[in-house]
Amino acid sequence: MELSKTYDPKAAEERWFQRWIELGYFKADPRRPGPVFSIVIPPPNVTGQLHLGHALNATLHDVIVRTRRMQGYNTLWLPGTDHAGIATQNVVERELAREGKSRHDLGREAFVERVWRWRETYGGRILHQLKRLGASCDWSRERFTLDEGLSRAVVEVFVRLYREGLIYRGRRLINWCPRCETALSDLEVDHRDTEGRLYYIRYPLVGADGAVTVATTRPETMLGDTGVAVHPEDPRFAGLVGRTVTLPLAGREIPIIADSAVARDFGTGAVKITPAHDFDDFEIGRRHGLGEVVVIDLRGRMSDAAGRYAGMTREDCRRRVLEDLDAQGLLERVEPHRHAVGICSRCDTVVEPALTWQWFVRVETLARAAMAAVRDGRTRFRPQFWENTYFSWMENLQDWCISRQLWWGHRIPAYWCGACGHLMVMAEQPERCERCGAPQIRQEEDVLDTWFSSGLWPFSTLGWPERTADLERYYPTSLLITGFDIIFFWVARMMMMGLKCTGEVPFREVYVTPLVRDEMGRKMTKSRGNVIDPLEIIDRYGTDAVRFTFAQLAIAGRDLVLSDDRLAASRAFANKVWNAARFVLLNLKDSPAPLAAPADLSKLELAQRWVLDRLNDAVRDATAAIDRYEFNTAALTLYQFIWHCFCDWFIELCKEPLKAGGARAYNARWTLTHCLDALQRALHPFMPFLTEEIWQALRPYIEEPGLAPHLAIAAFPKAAESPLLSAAERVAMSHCVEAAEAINSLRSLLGLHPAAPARAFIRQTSGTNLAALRGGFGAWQRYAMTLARAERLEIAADGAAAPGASVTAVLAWGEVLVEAPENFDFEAARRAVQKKLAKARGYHEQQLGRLKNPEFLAKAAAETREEVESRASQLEEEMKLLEQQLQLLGGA
RNA sequence: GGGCGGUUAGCUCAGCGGAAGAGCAUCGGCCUUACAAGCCGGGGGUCGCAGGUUCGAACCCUGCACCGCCCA
Repeated sequence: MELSKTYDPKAAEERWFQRWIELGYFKADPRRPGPVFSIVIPPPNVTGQLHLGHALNATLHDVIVRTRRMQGYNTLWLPGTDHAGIATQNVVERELAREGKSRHDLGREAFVERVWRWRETYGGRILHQLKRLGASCDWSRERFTLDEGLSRAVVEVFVRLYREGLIYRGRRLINWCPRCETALSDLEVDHRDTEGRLYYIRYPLVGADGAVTVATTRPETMLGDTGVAVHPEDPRFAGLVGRTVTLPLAGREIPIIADSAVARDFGTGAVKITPAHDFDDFEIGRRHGLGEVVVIDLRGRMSDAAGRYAGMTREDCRRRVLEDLDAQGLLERVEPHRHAVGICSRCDTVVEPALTWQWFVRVETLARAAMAAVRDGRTRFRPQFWENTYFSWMENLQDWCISRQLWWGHRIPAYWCGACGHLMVMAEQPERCERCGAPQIRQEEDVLDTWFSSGLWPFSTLGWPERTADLERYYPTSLLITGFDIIFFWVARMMMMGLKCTGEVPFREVYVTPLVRDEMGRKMTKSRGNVIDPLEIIDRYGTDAVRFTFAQLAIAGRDLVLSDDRLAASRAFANKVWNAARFVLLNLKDSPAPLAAPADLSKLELAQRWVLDRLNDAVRDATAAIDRYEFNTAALTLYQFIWHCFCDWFIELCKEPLKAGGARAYNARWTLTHCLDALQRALHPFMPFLTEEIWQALRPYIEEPGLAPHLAIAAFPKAAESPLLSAAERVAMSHCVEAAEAINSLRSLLGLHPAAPARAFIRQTSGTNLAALRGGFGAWQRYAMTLARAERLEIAADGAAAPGASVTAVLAWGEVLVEAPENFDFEAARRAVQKKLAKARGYHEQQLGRLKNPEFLAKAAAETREEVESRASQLEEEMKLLEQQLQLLGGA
């Protein structure tokens, strides 16, 4: 099979993904033997579109999953989406709004029906996008948090936790989005720094002249004030605690209380207390038994309790309150003030603390268990420093508000008796009240936070609470890969739920991915408009190039900056691999297939054994790096070997034996085939399409019993134990490479045209063992000549005169000379030598300094000392030769 | 305010106790029949600043500055 001149990603991508799926390569089977590697995808939001974060995430998943699969693990990668309560409901509500309708027009049942229809149509989008990345999930196991099985798990957990007292219902202050009209958890509130104002308002003292001035950013809430608080040790207010003030506009009398939570340096040191509309005030209010007056309703309008302001929006009310205060001379002053405002992460509306009945999870014991699991290493974070983030969040956890006033989601399995008001929490709707027997039963209207069901994902997707074969085999999962922003949402909640429900951690390791930034180093956000669509770069560079770029840039613990340069470099690399394959295949055209391995690999010629040796190193290093999740190191190792060893040196070195024919050509072909095969396998997890495409063409020539039909399930290469090269041969090969490089450098200095042959000589330096040099030389002379396009390369005896006019390079083990053409201007050569000499002198100086230091001699390791000594003498030799040259060149 | 990262070549980043590295960009020479998405060669860095530990520091410690993020 012949390959086209450049790699065409599109063709390969379309060809192979479908085949892999059809052949069931990614399907997990718990009955299969082997060690397990299991991973569940952090389910993307069903309304989501693939962004670079997902793409990075999926790439890293796929690298590790494909590697493990090829290594023979029983591998499961389970995909799916979550139902994203608020986000999805919002999407469909917007759709309805365009039709001039609201969800209330449809009613709950019809609306939910409609959301399901939306999900059928668009819900698979992000998963299709993942497929374009080549994600080797077991797509037959795709799950959705609202699936029947997962919903059963949700009910089961809810009922269990309720019965254990870990879920309770309470009237508490929670974050409320007046636009979504639902409660939010703390994590669904973003904080945005806002230029606001600080208003100083005078509250007149009762029964005396004077007033207490309080400072507030939200004057409209004063209508709900039930107290004024000062710090107990604040001397400015010492005499006032226990007295009362008149609340302006409302006319109520409210007490002045002392509480150490008051910040003395904020405003005047006296603050108004509005327990029903501020979290801190809520706590203070409860401590001091202050009343809770609700003045803002759930749609963000002033309530009846706001008196003549009732019905106004929050904003209008603020204006009116300020005008009225000002008119009464109670508005002392206004200052600019920067402060954080809570906004709904889904719709950007300013959230309102609201006093409502909600359901909560009591997290204290759950969090303790989840922290213990990380502390004792049952689950490990990589990089480890993320554990700090995890712990600090866990330690400050408030009870988790899990009820949402939405229609889309898992409806809370709580039932009220219409007759006696009795509350029943149970898996199935009861026919009659368990207390009074009345048949009027009403289910709780609220649904659960999406994360409640997501928290069960690692085991609910495997069939829990049933003890299924999947659960037995694949749980706990091996690894979770996710962004740091998900540590709270997911990792923490899955840890708590996993431990509570199964008694085991949900995953043994957590790899925290870097955050993807744009070329300016900025976080990508929709509002900034700097979001890059992964599918667009896939179209431009090919999936494999995009994946390889991600892998290369995925340095744990650091941000990842994506740039066109990097992508282009990866595309060039893909093309390089492609062309290396073309070279090999071109030379296999007339070969037997398969190509039997030479009976004795130790009989292969030097370059062949050398490349196999280096291949071995590369495979071992790359595999070890993947095991440590150092994707960048693994990718770089393969890149360096393929480009700068296999292509730059070995392919070049094969050209001569290939031309020579016979056994030398056969061995070259076999070695090329073997390397290419191993490289496709090692590279496959990073670049699945390119490698499969190449490997299919190469496959007929590969000799392996029971060879896999596709690379996707072929065996991952294993590094061999026994070296194929002796130490002396390793040295000889490095001589070869260094000599060739030196000649090429001199060619360039001499301005020799690439096609012009060079005449070169090697002169031993005094420290070199001539016999050893000569012994190795025979094996590599021809190689160096090929690599340096030399028509002549000989070893001259020590001290032999340079043959004619020549330029010289000094190496650690010898001197390389290349004949200069007639009329060559030696000025450039002189400058080059002078520069080298200066550099050598500098280094020599350094070494000498160390050797003259008695403390160095006394304390440094013997090994280090010897190294420095030999380096110094080498440098001396080098300097001597360079000085000689300079003299010859007349530039001394 | 508390915490966590970062500061190394023009750019993006590796390296994290014994002569400063990669990719891209740049400069010079090449269409040498796998590859111009390429080949050969070259230039370019007091490794943020100041102290300290060490025979020896880009690397360890302390402080500072600046950038970014998280939490409040």
